[in-house]
Amino acid sequence: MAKELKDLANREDSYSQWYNDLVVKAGLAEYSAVRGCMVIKPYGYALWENMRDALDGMFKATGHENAYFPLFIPKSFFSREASHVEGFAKECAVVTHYRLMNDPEGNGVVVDPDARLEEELIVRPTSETIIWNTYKGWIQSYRDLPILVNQWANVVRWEMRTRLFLRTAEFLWQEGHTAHETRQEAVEETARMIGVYRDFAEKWMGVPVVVGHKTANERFAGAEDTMTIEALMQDGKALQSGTSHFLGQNFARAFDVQFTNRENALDYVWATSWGVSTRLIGALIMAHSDNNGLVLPPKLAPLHVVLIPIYKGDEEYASAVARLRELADELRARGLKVKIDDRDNVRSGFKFAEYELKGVPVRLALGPRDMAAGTIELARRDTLTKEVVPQEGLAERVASLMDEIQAAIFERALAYRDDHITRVETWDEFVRTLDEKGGFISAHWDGTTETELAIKEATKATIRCIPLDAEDEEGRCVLTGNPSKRRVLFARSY
RNA sequence: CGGGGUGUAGCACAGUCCGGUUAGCGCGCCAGCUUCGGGAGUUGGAGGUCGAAGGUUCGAAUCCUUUCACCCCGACCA
Repeated sequence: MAKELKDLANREDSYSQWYNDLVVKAGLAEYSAVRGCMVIKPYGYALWENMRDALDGMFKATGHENAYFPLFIPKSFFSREASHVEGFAKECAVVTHYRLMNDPEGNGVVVDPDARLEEELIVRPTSETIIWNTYKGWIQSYRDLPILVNQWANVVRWEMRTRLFLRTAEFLWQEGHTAHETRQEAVEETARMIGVYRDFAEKWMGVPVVVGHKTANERFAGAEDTMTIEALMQDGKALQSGTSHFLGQNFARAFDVQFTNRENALDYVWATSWGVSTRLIGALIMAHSDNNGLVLPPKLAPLHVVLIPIYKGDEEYASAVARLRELADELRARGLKVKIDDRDNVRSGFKFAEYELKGVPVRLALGPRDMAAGTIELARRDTLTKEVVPQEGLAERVASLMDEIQAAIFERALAYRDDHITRVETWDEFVRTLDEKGGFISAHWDGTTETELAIKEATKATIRCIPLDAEDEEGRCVLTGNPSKRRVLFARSY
């Protein structure tokens, strides 16, 4: 399998094919019978559960609670906020009927034409509308605020073209929806949650991100401001990995959510929404994987350590497995997730390759030589290095190695990312860098949507964000030469 | 929705142009033996309405008509 991946990696135009093969062969996910929809297999789902648990803990720690809202949204709700409809209208699945019947012609089952819904239901592409319709009933006074609610859910966006994890017709995500008394408080919440996402991406996933604001053109439909974390994939394309929106009073006005403030006056509620999805798994894969397969960060890996017996004959097999069981218990006692692969119908070399493909951080192999010497072979997935170490003190060594690997893969991704932020001054440089090197391009932009679209038209590069840490710097727009006050980050993206 | 392509065993494919024994290869699967410190070797075996429907023909995976599905490239997008 790794051999197949290598062959693919050697072909210049096939990164996406390589990615797709990796996702499938590593057992994370595959396409389903339903066009554009993905089956997340147990290994992929275990990864998602780990991500979900970590994020959920971070949400709770920032005062949020979970709730659940309906999958279906009445069409009329949708049309309440003008730019919101416009943004999502083209990709909505719509429920028009509620009943099937036996085909009078005898051709199986057909939609019962008499069962047409009076009002069509939209399968949620995001839940702002149904949630704000609900919040209207929850909020009367400033004493009812803030509302800090998150929901874990699936949403449907009927995309034309799909890619496993990155863009599927249905995907899993979380969406936080908060309501606040003041603009200031909502703006702070927006920034706080993008900070949570940055911490999660960097500390848990080991994926460095740039935090910034979206341009007006790239903003969420219905938001006043959209903050984003942008990650860089190993093929030089950017991936929007999480967003946090300051919604102003747009949804409160659309759904008439007013409250009595401290001055006994009626005011509209201030809102935010923020979300990350199973797309993060795509980010994880494309940020760290190599030609041998996945490289998973220990803090999220479904399995930390795999133990493999090396043997000739039943006797060696039995003694190696018995010793591995003892070692596995010691590792588990350190909180590590451990598996002994004692299958005797595949050879050890096959197992080595298989766990590399799956990205298991550490592999331990125990053979007759080790049994005699009291040693064991320890292999690191991230560096593909092996060393023979004493069995004595193994658990402690492996436990600390997890931290080392977690740090190492972040550092490696960070070095790659930093090496792929290129400052350019001229249009010529801009185009050449984009084609030859890829990655983020830090350049001046005159601040107009017109220029932004012209650049996209010419190069397919978009403004990923206006970075939070962008310094004030007088310059000239890379396309128009008009004055600019700071640099923005451009990239081709997923 | 535009442009291209593909449907043959669980997977990946050859055969189709130019119709002709019982439809083939590799991987995988099942059984046996030998192996086992980096993706094993060998022997035997199972598995197909050749996407579907109709037509031409003595004879169709192959030719004709219709139809369905999927993939890739664009537009759209977390």
